[in-house]
Amino acid sequence: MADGTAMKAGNKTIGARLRIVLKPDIAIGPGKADILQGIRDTGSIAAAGRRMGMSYKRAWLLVETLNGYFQAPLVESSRGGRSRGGAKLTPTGDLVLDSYRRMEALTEGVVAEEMETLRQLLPDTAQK
Amino acid sequence: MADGTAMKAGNKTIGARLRIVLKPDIAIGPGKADILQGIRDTGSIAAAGRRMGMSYKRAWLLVETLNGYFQAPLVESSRGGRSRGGAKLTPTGDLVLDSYRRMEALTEGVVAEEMETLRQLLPDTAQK
DNA sequence: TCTCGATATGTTTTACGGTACATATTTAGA
DNA sequence: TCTAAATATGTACCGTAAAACATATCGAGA
Repeated sequence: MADGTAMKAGNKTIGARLRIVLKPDIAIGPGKADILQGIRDTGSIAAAGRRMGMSYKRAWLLVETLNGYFQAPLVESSRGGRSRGGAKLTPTGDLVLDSYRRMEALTEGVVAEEMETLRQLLPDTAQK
Repeated sequence: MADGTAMKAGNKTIGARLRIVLKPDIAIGPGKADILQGIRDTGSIAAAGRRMGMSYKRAWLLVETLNGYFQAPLVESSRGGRSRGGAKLTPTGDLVLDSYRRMEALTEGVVAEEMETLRQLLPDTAQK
């Protein structure tokens, strides 16, 4: 990456990263969750992608994948028109995102103490 | 891969996958945990690697990385001799592995219900 | 009817992770 | 002193995921 914005993720912020495997090859992790979040926040796949330093192509591909996972699509998109097109979460999309965030929070909570113990074993230089 | 044994992992078994980021670029996930587990079970890096369909080189590299993370190494290895060499977990190694497994279990528990809800949204064909 | 910003895809190129392969080293015991 | 199996590394190669690049399409409103 050019700047220090986006990175492979998964190794940035301290904490627990959760990946939910619903079925073989059907999984949701931080990446897909963030895309959904970005679409909810910005109202567009492109903006969501930009926000997380990801090409539109890739963002769109993730959305495509997500939409294929469930019975109903998670993201609804439109082209042209007044708003020049855009995308938003469907009720199912909202549900899935909220559910993931909830699991994330629960996990974070249940893991915090144990993590602190492990952090104690790190070299002093990297301690905090 | 040639056969269907080892794969990228992370998308196989249904459930929650946990990655613990202790510091930027210092993280433990299913892969490193499994290596530690394998060494504990088999007494050798090579055997551990074989068991999970991973090249010795890669397995060794992971161990190298893990040993560099903490104040004390997690894996202690020896070469030659009666046993023809081998490797085993240090007390710290045992600690870290146990801790990770504990967090995994806790996470699995706290996430189960929400996961079931999400699974309900999958297409019938992929339902169960 | 022209515009503009976003969606929707296809194609090419590049970067990187990982495997494959090769070799050196270690050391108790036969 | 030769062996055997595992550790310890280096290097070359390759397949794939992601980026880069290129278009095409859409459609309300100016």
